[in-house]
Amino acid sequence: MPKQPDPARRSERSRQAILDAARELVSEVGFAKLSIEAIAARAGVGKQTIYRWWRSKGAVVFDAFLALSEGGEGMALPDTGDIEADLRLVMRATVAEFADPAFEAPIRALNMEIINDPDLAAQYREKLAGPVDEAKKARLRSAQRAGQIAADADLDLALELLYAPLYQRWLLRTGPLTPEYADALVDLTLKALRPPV
Amino acid sequence: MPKQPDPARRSERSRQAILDAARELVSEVGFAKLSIEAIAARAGVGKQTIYRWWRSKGAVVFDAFLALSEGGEGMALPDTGDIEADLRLVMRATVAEFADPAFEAPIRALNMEIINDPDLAAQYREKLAGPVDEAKKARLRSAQRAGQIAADADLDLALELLYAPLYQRWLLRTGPLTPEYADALVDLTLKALRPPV
Amino acid sequence: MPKQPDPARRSERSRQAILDAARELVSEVGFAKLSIEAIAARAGVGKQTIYRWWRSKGAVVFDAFLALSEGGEGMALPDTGDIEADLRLVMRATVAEFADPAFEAPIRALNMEIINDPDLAAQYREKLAGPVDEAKKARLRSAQRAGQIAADADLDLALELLYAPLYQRWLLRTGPLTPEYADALVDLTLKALRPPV
Amino acid sequence: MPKQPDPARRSERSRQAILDAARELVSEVGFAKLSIEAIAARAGVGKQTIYRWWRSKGAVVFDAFLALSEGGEGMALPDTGDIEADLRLVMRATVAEFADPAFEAPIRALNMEIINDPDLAAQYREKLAGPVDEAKKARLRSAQRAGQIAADADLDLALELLYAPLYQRWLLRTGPLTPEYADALVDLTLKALRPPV
DNA sequence: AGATAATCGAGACGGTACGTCCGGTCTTTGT
DNA sequence: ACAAAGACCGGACGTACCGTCTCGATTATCT
Repeated sequence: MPKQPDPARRSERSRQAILDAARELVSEVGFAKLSIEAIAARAGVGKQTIYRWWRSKGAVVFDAFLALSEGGEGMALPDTGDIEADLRLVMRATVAEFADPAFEAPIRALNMEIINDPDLAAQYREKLAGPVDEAKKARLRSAQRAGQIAADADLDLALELLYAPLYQRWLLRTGPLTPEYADALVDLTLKALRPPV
Repeated sequence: MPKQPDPARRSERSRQAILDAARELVSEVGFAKLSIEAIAARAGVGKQTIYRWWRSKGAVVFDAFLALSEGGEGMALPDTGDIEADLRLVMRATVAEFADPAFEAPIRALNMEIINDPDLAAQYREKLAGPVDEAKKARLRSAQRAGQIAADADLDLALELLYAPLYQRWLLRTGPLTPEYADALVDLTLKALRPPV
Repeated sequence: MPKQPDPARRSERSRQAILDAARELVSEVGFAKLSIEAIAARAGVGKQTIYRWWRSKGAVVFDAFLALSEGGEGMALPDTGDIEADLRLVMRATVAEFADPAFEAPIRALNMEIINDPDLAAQYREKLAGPVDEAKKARLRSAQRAGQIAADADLDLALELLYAPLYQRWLLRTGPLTPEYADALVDLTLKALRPPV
Repeated sequence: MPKQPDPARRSERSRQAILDAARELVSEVGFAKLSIEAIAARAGVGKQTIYRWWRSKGAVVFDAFLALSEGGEGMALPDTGDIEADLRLVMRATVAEFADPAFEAPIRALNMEIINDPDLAAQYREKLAGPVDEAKKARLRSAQRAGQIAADADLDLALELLYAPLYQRWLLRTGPLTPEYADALVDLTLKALRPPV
């Protein structure tokens, strides 16, 4: 029986130091050149302490950014009654976030991990993307009730229509991320979801 | 002066052996576990010969698949006059291609490279995606002329609306890729692009 | 701070395996064709473990033979009272040792290292040559007390006179090493050192 | 039949450039770190041109210094009638030569080659050491005729007695090379060779 | 309070792969 | 026809990290 480590005895000080070091190093050298040895050295921690609590380099980095973003549980999107205005606001904010060069390296690192590791992807969906998507769908449902969106629209698909183009542009660097682009996406998506006349 | 190798003296036999070995190994062990040493050994080639002509492991893999797909220059999409039917056909084919487990590993490897290396991304766009996108846009323009799509529609954006959701689903494994999904995407996109009444 | 390895944690098992492998390989392929990779492979050891504890290939080989020869500390030459007979005995033994083809390769390897690396040379003098030379000089001093050798003779020089010709012949292969040669050297040297009448 | 190169077609310009480059590089980086690639590059010559005419790196270096020292054929040592004074002069000159730091690297390189390659050693003896030794022995023979040295002395051994200690000290760096040391060697050797009373 | 036990920092270990250098051979190009 | 240039295969270099494995030296609970 491969003895499991006892979470009760875990050193919080070490955990924090490791996550901090991971965040710093991802920003400094990028995810590909990040090594567990470097994290351990920077954190002043034995390598075993990392291997004891995380499965892989990716899991550490993932946790590092998960810890940052935690607390989006009960989030809600603005609901002024005007779905187009509300979505523009949200999409423009998203575009701005992605365009911020300070987040470039870490977000890209996080995405590489999610893309390559289905387990992490599941965890990501559950802990981070899930709640946020729920909030977004809640707003769309509200618009459905208001008759601004077709009652039978597939809201998951609707979210993909809104966000996937943005995500793809950022990931593949195929074009600029501007407020106008955000507006155009909202515009097209709402046209696609408009209830039948 | 770091002295560039002379392309005229390049050994075509070695080039082919390397690209073949790279393709085989990506399929066998995946991109992450692929090593230049292994490629050189499989190809019966000195490591230096790889380093002489490629900047990185990614560049080799990229070239390996680029070589495979070359020749899609003069491609054209079907044009029956019915844009919806034509797009469904194409999108269903794309969905099927992505869902094919045999292509999973290499396409994913290629994508990781493109995502991480802007230079390769540019090369990819120019050599592979560009011509294909042009063909797709040609078909959409034909639909514009036929009045099936708004005359002022941004065709690049239209392509993103069609393909980005599919790409995202596949990349992040957030949902199944089915013919119905392809149809739904075509449906929504055409609604978004429909000319004003 | 280049961080020194901690000798307390050193693996004795690995150390022995490395020295054994080095000895074997020097005999098999000679010093020039000896590689650290081969030593590591033969010893079942990581290359780093060699680089951690030795500065160079030469240092390993040197240690390998140092370890063999250790324990000549309290050695003493025969002292029958007849310096000529005693020296002939010792010199004939030395000649025989050098002429032994089994020792050719390793001794030559050791010598090349000493010739090329002043640090190793110092270590060699301190650990191996020094004690032996002391024993030889002790015997010569005894002969001085007995009036067989000039009281003011420079004993270091005397040792050179005895051994350097032998060493040179062996090193440069300029002539055969025979018992008669040993005798002749003893004869000449004693003539050179004879006390004034 | 492995076609032999035709010496008649040999490029004298290339030969000189290679030997010059070899000499320079031995002085700059030492023999161990000297590479044929570097010689070829420095000489502005293809590697093949070196491999065509020399067996090994050592052979090139050897030739380089052979070419320098050539012309000692008809040399003769001074003969004032006083063997001790003449030998002191010669030995002091030899000591000075060995002590010159400018010759350290190349002479050492040459010696390593001779020690390791019996073929080169034979060539060295024939072309360089032989004539010089003959001259030295001629002077000793003259001393024999003058009754300063035993008539039955083995002159080869005598040369070894004179030069081997000096050579050993220099090679193994076991002591300083001073004029006094030269004198002491001459003194002892002559004592050893003195004719019987 | 002392004993017990797991985690901790540290870092040596057997390995794999890196990217570079060079050895010696083979091929192309220019003169 | 040669020789310069240099690409080629191969092997070793010395380094960086991998993930595992001891080591004492702290903790941190449980007698």
